[in-house]
Amino acid sequence: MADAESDLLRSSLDLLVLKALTWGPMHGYAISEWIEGATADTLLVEEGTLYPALHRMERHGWITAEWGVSENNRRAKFYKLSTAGRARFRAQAPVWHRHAEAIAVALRRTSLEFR
Amino acid sequence: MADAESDLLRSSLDLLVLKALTWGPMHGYAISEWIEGATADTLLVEEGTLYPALHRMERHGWITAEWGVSENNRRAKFYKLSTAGRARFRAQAPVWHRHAEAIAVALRRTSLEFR
DNA sequence: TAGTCTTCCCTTGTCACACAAGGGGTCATG
DNA sequence: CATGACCCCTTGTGTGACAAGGGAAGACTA
Repeated sequence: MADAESDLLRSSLDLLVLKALTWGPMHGYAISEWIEGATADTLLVEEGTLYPALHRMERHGWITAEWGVSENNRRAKFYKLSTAGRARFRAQAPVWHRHAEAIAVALRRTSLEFR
Repeated sequence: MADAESDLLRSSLDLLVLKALTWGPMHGYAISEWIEGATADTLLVEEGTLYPALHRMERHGWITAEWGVSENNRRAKFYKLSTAGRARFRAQAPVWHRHAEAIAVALRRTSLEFR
């Protein structure tokens, strides 16, 4: 069954990752924490969803990866926004907002539902 | 590549169909036109997406189908909201709004992106 | 020092579903 | 009687979220 949470994630995960990286380079674990925090725990990103997404985005050339050491002194792969990724974000974010708004308006239209 | 339009559709098609049917029984073709109109042509629903979705929702018991004759004197299958479907809509619509809002807020957070 | 927790990375298998691209039938209109 | 609008459907293909695994290494605790 289509679940509102997982499917909304599907529509916006790439955008959220790109947004996270506009704050600077981040490793995967931190990105998932940022998303949870920024959405007030509304969206939880599974690792089995996030890591493949990062690899996908790297293949698309939107982000670049580099191994480094985390704040907790652990081996971590840091992702950084590429020029293409920044462009992608700037192009797609308004599209997302526009579509989400259109859906929101359609869903709010007054009808017989409350009769 | 993940496309903002198709993926936002994925997150909200069921909800939009349920919403359409709160206006009264409708056949598939009319539902797709309603969605296009209600979203100002922002979302276009392919027939290969809509009809399977209707069958799926029927299986879930959210809508019921009945053959009839359309306004244009053509054979058409009219879908009607069931009690379960109405409940589903009332439960899921707020969830959708809350999650969409959380994502919107996260995406709008001011960061280094404009440096 | 052994055990456990936390942090960090990854993959495989499964299922759902949007879409493209097809097909078909009927009614109205010129 | 041909064309277009209306209305229904399916199959094949690809993508992607998720569950459920696995692993390694630093940090803390008893």
